[in-house]
Amino acid sequence: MPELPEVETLRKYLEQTSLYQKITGFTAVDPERQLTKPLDEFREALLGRTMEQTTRIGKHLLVKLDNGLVLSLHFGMTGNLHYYRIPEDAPRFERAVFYFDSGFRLAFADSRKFGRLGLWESETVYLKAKKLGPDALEISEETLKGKLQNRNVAIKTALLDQQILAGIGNWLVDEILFQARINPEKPAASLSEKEFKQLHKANVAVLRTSVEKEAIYRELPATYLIHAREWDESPHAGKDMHKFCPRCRKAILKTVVGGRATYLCPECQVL
DNA sequence: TAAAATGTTCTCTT
DNA sequence: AAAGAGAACATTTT
Repeated sequence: MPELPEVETLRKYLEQTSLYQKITGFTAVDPERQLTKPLDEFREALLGRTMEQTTRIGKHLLVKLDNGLVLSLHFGMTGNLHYYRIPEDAPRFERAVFYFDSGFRLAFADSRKFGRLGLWESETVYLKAKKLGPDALEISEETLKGKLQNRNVAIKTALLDQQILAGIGNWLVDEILFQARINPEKPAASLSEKEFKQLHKANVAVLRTSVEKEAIYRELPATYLIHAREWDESPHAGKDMHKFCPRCRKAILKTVVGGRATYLCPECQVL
């Protein structure tokens, strides 16, 4: 689920469903693991309050309450939101629930339990605590280059480092590098001037397009590498069709970089 | 059925 | 201090 485009989609979802309603209850299945503070503190801060405003930084969703406190939601690998009214509509793997005076509820569902909810004095405090770099949709080419040119790790690993820039995950990083025609294993510091430029351009293009499509990846352009990932069964692709490079038709290679599954075109992304 | 999975964080070493 | 490597976390899905 949650790389930058998914979280941006969830942000809009929360904004369209849950703002300006009084919170009348809050539950968490496993407070110790899921919450940054004890459940009583969450309830004390939340009950009687309303959600007023949302922000997203990288893969983090922040919700400002009418008492000035900031609620943080991080979705881990499988986190999701679901707004509903009747209990039968509760999502599978519901892990935490906000109850509103309207009778509706906002559920935080999360099968793999890596998601976290936090409560903070301000957005600034949160960003500092998480040491997040600039949002991947906001970062300038100069800043990106400045942060990458002294790193010796593989460019893929660097782009996944949320302290360098926040929001890119393991699916989109492969897409960005494919579009920029850069091999994922190339040391970040060894990128040429031209490659930094291509990288920044691809980053913006891929993220913007994915946000536009509301993170429904099967709707991304046919020129995208992402359709080669095994899970994709886009009908227009015709099953195995996209196991080949949409640009040069060479077979897409699956490897491991920085411990993560990595897809690339060996022809278009030479080391 | 064993393996792999969108993410972060901690430990250990350099 | 800081970078990098690798394991750990928990569970579902294929």
